[in-house]
Amino acid sequence: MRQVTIYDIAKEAKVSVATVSRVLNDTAPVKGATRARIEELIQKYNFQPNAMARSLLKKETGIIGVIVPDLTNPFFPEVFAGAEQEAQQEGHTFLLSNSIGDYTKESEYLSILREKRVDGIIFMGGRINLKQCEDHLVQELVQHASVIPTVLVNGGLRNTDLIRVATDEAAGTALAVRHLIGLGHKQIGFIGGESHMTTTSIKLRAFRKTLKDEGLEIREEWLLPDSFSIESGKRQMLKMLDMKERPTAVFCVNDYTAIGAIKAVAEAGLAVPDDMSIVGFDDIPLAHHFIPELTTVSQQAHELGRMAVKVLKTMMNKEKVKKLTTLDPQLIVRQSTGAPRP
Amino acid sequence: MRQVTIYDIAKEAKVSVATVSRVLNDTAPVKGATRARIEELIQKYNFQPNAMARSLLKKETGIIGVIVPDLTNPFFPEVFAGAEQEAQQEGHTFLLSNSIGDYTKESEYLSILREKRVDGIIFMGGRINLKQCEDHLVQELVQHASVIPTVLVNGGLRNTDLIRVATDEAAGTALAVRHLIGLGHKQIGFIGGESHMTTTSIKLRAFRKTLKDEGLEIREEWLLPDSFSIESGKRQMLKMLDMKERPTAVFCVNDYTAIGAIKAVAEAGLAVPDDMSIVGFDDIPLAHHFIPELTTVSQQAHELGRMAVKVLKTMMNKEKVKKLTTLDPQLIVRQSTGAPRP
DNA sequence: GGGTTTCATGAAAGCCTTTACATATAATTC
DNA sequence: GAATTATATGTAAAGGCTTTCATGAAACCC
Repeated sequence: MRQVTIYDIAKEAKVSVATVSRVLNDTAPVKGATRARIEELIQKYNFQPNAMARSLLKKETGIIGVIVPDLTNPFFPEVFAGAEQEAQQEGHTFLLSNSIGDYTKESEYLSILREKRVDGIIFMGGRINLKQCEDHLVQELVQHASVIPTVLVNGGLRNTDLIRVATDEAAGTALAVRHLIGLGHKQIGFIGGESHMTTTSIKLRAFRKTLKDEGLEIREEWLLPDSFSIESGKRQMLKMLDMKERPTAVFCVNDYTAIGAIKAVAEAGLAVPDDMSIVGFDDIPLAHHFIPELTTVSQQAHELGRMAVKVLKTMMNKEKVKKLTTLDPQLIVRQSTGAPRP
Repeated sequence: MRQVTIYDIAKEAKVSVATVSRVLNDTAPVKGATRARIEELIQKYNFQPNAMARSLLKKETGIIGVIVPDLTNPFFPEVFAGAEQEAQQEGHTFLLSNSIGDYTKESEYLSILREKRVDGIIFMGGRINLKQCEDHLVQELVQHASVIPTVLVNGGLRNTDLIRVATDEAAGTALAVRHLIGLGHKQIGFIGGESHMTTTSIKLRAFRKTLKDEGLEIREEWLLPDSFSIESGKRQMLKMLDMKERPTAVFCVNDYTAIGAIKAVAEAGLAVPDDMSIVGFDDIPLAHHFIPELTTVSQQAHELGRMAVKVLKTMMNKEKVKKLTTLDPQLIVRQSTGAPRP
């Protein structure tokens, strides 16, 4: 059975479609009696205007496209929730896709978003070093961005000037590393992160810089990027524990890898933080429920999401926006870090 | 600057729009030279057909609407990922919303989905006992479902015969409780879950039944529903630890509450599982990385998502589907359960 | 009471595709 | 070579809504 249209309503109410449209959108005065008659019919048939027809005309869909690398990492749902909250008022809705770091998928999805004429795009977590990626995805993204307002969340792409909202990850990294140094650590390792991701390279660079600034030695063999999963944290910590000389503390690119690292230490019969201090990044909800509670750097995920939408909204209104909006990270000291054994 | 349309392409290629449409959709033969000319222009202008115009005509959008109660609970992203994987081939895309258990929001969102003419709806986690909810949301959902293929994931709604895909949560609960009993526990508590949610009432009922079947006493004061958060697990376990007579094991409605419960036990200076055995539900990725590793019941979240989409697809093809597709839960014994102290 | 506003409504165009039908051309048949 | 069939393309309607412009009726002014 066909869905009822504005025509059906108009016909039965013995008015023109224009009038029905007017009561639907409250866009011009309609006489009380007429309005009542129409509203009743709308009720009766449970009529809902076809958003596509409307969008076709108005050139706006009320949809924001979101691309996240991995929804399975609790950081992203948190950002998403923030975005959703901010978008709520305007009645915006989200088309969500998990790219799982697959750049073909990202690219395809970007196409779909464009076909669907979304009002804006939020793109989280950018790649950087992969050559094929640079050539392709970036170009594509930039091209799309020229048509659809786009904001990059955490992770710039080289040689582009896309609008960005980001935590100052370098500052956050420095915060964490300085915290370790402050506790007396002199031998500090780095774990996790795919090396072609922007977030990893930013953190790694900041890590090196902080160590250098503080006059500490950088041991290349203690720099162990991998991926963002718990498993990778575990794997790399295991590797580290196997070394004959090992650090007394590690910085992990995110909380998931930190948890993995802690797990590895625990399984080896060692103690966190006594034998190994571990600091994470993100402050996912679990961080302060893990045992031991995780020292970490908060990115204010929720706020990040809100801000992304806020920026997007001003772009959609064709107002001017800053190229980069930065959120300040915060060090949250809990139980997974402490002074090294003397 | 206006987006380029099929007209612009047709004009510049000196053909009719029909021909352009034909090369776009490969729906009828087009002469090589013409096709080449058109394709070149498409390339040149980076033309992308307007999905709305198309959908308006074809009456399908390629969009599946998803409503989850809380994306922040790792179980749901997992289900979502499964759904996404299954939907991939057909190029379906997801409009996602977090309802946060707010039934007004669910209801509004349902409306939006309908306006947007999504091809199908996946609704996760149903309410049950709330009176206002019954009266309203359910009615609405049923009404929508008569127009748009809808599948309920884990959680029926009373008095409806909506199509469902669900883990056999009762069986899962029994599995877990029997496991505890098998270890020698005779005093078993129940923690977590909002009592008006279907999932809670199913589990609670199965919990009672299993205890009864095994000839154990049901102590009402050890039945502590609350919510699904880590905090609620912690809170209720704290309460339990304060009782002068307390159980030796608890069943938690999900892994998040189980983690909270473990945390509470640990902070009280007691040991899991020696002083308290704890079993969770869901088997979120973290379950086997938590310390101690969590004994839990796997719902095969990923599979659940896939199945939901699979069922939805057959509904969209207007084929017949079973009213209820059940997935079998699996008990996964890890470290958080053990024999009670003698 | 004639002229000017205001209010309520209708007619029709436009948004961008797809597709049924029609037409023109080319290829095939006997 | 006339008749048939296949191939390539065009014309125009349809899909469901919003909105501009026009019109008729009612209210106001002096």
